[in-house]
Amino acid sequence: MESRYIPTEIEEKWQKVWAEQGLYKTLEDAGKPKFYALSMFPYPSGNLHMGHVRVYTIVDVIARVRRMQGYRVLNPMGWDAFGLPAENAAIERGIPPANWTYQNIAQMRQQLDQLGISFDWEREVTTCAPDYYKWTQWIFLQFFKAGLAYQKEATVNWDPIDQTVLANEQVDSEGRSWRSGAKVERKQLRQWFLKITDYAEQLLNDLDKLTGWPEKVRLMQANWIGKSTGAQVIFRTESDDELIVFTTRPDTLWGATFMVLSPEHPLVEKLTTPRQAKAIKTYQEEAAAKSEIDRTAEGREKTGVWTGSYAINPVNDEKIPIWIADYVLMDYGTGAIMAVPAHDQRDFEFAKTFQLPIKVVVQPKDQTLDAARMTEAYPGEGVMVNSGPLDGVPAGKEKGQSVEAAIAWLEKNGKGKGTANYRLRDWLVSRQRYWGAPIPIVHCPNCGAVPVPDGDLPVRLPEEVEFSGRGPSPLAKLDSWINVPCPTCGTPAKRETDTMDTFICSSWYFLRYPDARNEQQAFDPKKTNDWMPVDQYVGGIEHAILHLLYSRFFTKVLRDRGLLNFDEPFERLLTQGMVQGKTYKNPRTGKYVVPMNITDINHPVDPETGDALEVVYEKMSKSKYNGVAPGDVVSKYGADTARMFILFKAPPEKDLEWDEADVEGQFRFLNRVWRLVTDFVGADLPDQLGARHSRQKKAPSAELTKDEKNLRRAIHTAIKAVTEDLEGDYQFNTAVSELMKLSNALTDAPCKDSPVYAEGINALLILLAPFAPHIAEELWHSLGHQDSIHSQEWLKVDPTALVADEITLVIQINGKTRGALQAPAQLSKDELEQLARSSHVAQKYIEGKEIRKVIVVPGKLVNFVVA
RNA sequence: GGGGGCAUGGCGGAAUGGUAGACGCUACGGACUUAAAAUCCGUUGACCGCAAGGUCGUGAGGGUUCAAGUCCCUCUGCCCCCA
Repeated sequence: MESRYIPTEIEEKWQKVWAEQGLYKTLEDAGKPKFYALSMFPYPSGNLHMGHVRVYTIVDVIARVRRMQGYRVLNPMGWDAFGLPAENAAIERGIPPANWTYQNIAQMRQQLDQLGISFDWEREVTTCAPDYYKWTQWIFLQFFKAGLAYQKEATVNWDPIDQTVLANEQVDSEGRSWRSGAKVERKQLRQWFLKITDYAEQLLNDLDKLTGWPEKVRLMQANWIGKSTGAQVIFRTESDDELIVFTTRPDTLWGATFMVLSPEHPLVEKLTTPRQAKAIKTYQEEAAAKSEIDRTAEGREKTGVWTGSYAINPVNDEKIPIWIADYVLMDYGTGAIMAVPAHDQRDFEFAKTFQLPIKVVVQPKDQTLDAARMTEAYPGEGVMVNSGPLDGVPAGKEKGQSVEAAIAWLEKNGKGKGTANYRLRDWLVSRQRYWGAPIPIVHCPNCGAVPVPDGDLPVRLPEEVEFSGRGPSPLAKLDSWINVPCPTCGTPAKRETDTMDTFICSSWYFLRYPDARNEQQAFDPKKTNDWMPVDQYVGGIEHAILHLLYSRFFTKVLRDRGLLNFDEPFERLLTQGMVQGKTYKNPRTGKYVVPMNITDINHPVDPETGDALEVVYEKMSKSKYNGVAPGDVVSKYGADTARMFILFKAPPEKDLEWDEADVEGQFRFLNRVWRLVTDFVGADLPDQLGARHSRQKKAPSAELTKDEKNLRRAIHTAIKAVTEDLEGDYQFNTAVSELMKLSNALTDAPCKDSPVYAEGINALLILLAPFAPHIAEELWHSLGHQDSIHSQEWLKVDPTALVADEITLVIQINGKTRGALQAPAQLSKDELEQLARSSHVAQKYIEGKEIRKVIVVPGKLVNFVVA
């Protein structure tokens, strides 16, 4: 048999066969252990990019290996299909969002199919399909019924020209609307929230269970949740209102010389004296226009206004003035702080700006602080002073130190209590947009917010809608859709016109795959509990915080609703790196140059200015002219080469530089495998299959020639290495290099007519199958097999084959390698030392010297320590 | 500012504390060819040497150890997250 490797011919053929045979249908066979392999589902932009190819290839290899290892594998795929781009397409091109989305899905699915990914398409989910968002709505109502979904006023980005709410990503870095260019205003609107803060503690604590997650991601989540411990302290105003503050340093209460409220604090109006009213009002208006980052950035000049009122410090009954300032945020803590300028930098700057008193309550050991002479706050250690009952206590958060003592004092005197505060805020899920899952609530003048009864779900998105991009959401303009009777009392009522944040749709999709076609339930808990948790989740690091945190939150809530029996959705997480393209950049102008316009690619010069260009790798994007289309690569080299390249070029969690020369390298490798196998088949040995099977009788190593033994060791070393690389940390790059070594060993093997050689060919194909599924299948069949290579059992290592008769013994003198020699493998430590001692190398260095010590590492080296 | 990570040939990257640079790319030399492509063989960390061989070498400096890319400390540079 003599034929050339033409990937396009074999790839389509096998993709068809596999689909017809249903090779990747999920097995529900309870006798096998389950393995749930999941890639983060994509937004259907219409175009597959290399980042997609990378994730799906990674997950595909894992899924294929697990199948061969005897697991029943669930490897599903779906679409995160709601979101802004579809609405933009509708506005710009007049295509209904649904049409645009479904067109894109069809296109991407076809591109995906070309890659030979073993998805079980029968479980496809599409978040914008009514049979999916019906259950998103149902789950929202589960939250509502649990008291975890509620409404409150919140700030939104408001475009005053288009009269519409904008998503954060529609506001540019200068705070202008992407469409109208108008300066975006901040406006208060009644919005829906999910009470994720109720789960803050669990979400934080359970991070410890996620041992299969990158440490980095766990840290990012912990920081995001941002727990700080301290105390709530009750201050009273002169008019006897309660002002509760949260502080991490209750021990410094005796040093509090003023209070600061957020400009939005509800008590501000009451506390403001007539004389201060105008200044306060102006300040509130200014603060409202500022972004949070503007307000809280460190080092920024402190601004604020006195309300004219005083509060009583609960620990010493001192009168302290109440100010408002924008650096205090309403939705962090209680929106009010006590200010201790001597020991907090921001309070210190504020006190200096407005000439407020500074009182030292912590004295460091090595110096004496004098409030009048301080130039910055002292946040360090020391001993409490001027603090009544705390005087003399060492300052700090440790056991037996001042914070603990302060909390005890507060609790004993009824002035406060120890508590924790979280940076995490409740999740704002309202979107004033069309292309999302409608929030299934009816607002009734009598009953308030009433859930749509389960039987009436889904609340469908009306399809006849006009898009202008101006004014309120298209839903809010549809009277026929909005006006409905109240489900409870029948009174004319109005539908909620907000839709849900798309993160809600993606916070539970992994629960749907085990039971994707269920029309009666979001999922059958029996099936979902069987498949979950996801054994291996793979996706981009950009989802390290929000998507993963929300999914964990949903899992815990549904568990508490009795629907799930596990705490965490994703057992192991792999965050894959970016795919970067070769980019030509003019270092002087910062502009990117189209590679096609460069005359001499080895000495790239800007065709317009003549500047020498910088060659760098950056994330692929249109504006940088550095993108490579997956389709082009597949038609030129085939999907197998693309997969091999992506897996080989870099470890999965690192960024990957797309390099055509390396792609060619992989193509060459697959060609070598092709030739290796076709030559083997062409050699026309008696009964190819027989030759293959003969190794299964396990030829005893003693009867093998030296060449055969060496080859067999190479074969089983490869089996061992590839298997190990696919467990634990996934090291596809080294796994591929092991395949290359095996291929090289076979090429160089002198014993091509031996059954061991047949065993090697067989092993190479089986090990290659998960990585390059098409060529492996084609060559497998060329050997005469009728069944699919992907249904074969994964190979087991024969430990006897790994044992070498000879080892390389390294000779070291004082830890420096001076030479090496071949030695029988079974020698004892003493024998090894004797052998080493008598070697030429050793003789040369130890002659006439005193040997102080000899270290023998069996199988490795002998180290002589000489004077 | 706080937290985390990374640093190895011309390049991507390998190395349970035990021969640094596996595997691949690039480059160079050779074979085959009328020629080229493809393929195959060889060389490819630096320096010295005809060679045998030797010296140096994993961002910089120090330490632990018989032995350090790997462990510890200090520093520099880059990247990420939070502010």
